[in-house]
Amino acid sequence: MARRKDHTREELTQLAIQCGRDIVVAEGPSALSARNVTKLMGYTPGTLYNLFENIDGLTAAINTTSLINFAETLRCILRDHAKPKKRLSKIAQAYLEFQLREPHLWTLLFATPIQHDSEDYRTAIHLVFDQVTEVLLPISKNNKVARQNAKILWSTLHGICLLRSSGKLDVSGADPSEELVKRFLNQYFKL
Amino acid sequence: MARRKDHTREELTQLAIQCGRDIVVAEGPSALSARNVTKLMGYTPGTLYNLFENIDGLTAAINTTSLINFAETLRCILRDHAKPKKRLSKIAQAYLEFQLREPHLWTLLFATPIQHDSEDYRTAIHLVFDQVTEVLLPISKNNKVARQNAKILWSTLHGICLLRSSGKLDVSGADPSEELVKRFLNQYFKL
DNA sequence: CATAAAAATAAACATTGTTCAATATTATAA
DNA sequence: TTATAATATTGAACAATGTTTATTTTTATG
Repeated sequence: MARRKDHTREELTQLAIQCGRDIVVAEGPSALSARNVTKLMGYTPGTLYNLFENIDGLTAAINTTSLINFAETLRCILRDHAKPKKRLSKIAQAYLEFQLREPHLWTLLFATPIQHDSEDYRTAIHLVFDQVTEVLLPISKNNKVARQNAKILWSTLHGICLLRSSGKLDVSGADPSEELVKRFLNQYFKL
Repeated sequence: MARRKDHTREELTQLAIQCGRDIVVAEGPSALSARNVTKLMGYTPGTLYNLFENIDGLTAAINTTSLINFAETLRCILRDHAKPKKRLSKIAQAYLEFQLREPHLWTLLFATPIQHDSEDYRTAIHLVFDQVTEVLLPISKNNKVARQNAKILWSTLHGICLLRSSGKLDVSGADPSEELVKRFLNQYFKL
């Protein structure tokens, strides 16, 4: 029952990523199983293993597209060349909004432990991270400090969103994450 | 084959937690299965479900003990009543060391998504968190700010350790987490 | 001592990831 | 066109997971 003319290998890969993404968006990371994905594709489980080494490979591919999309969002936001501190604030806001708009994709990307480490994935990470570093460069002493500031900013946003998603410490209640982020930016970057 | 005299229900629960903990320490969170734990206990899988609602209940119980232990570590460290900023620095160091000494327990506690939300667990969280807040009180404007600072500190430490454990962004290489934490403390808390 | 209560087991079920021989389809060559 | 090689896809199987439940074994009680 092979259908080599239905899709090229590349099309099939993209179909798997798209279907996997749709499943995660609709039902969350726990629904991302080989059988669910291939069923939605109109194929059988074995096919997935022609496209990816294992299920983590698919997860990494979905996360890569999330990162690419987020990098594109950042690029649009930062196109206007506002003042560095204003741009910094927009980056933080974009991160918070990503979690709000697509909580399941955010969870898959940032709150699900994956060991898979493809070149594409690392490239996508830098697509985001390098933009953050660039924005921080004007308000940092030098390149190294800008890079470290980017890591600290990223870690803090990350941690705050994790607190929010886990519901621990009543973050969303007593102290909304927006307020925490604002306080951090004000205090750390003298925003 | 009941052995009600071997262990009371409470002893059995503690045995399960101890065995589960040992497995996590030795083989990591992925080895924490009902069959593994009960085998080590000398019982069969069904027994676990007399003690906990499900496997996440055991995970939460193990995490609760980790939190209690960490809270005790903090209490010892903070007993000397050093200057607030010195104490703050020690808290951060203790967090980093916890991840270094027991990476698997740290992963189970902070990098594994669990929904289980028992009262014991929340209490244990506050056992740690309230100490952090208390240390921050002298160097914060008021109670609310101290609480928010505690959340920000916690989020940042958390995020930096996640970066380190995921191996993303070459944290351990170019920028050791100790250096990132130091920079954060200096900049944010004027340490 | 008989009976009720409780604890522990064994077996089963559904669902995972993953592998692989068999099959179906397409491309290639004679 | 036809035979053959290459490839894509399947279906079935395997092991391991969480979880449930009827049954058995042990203990407590009247």
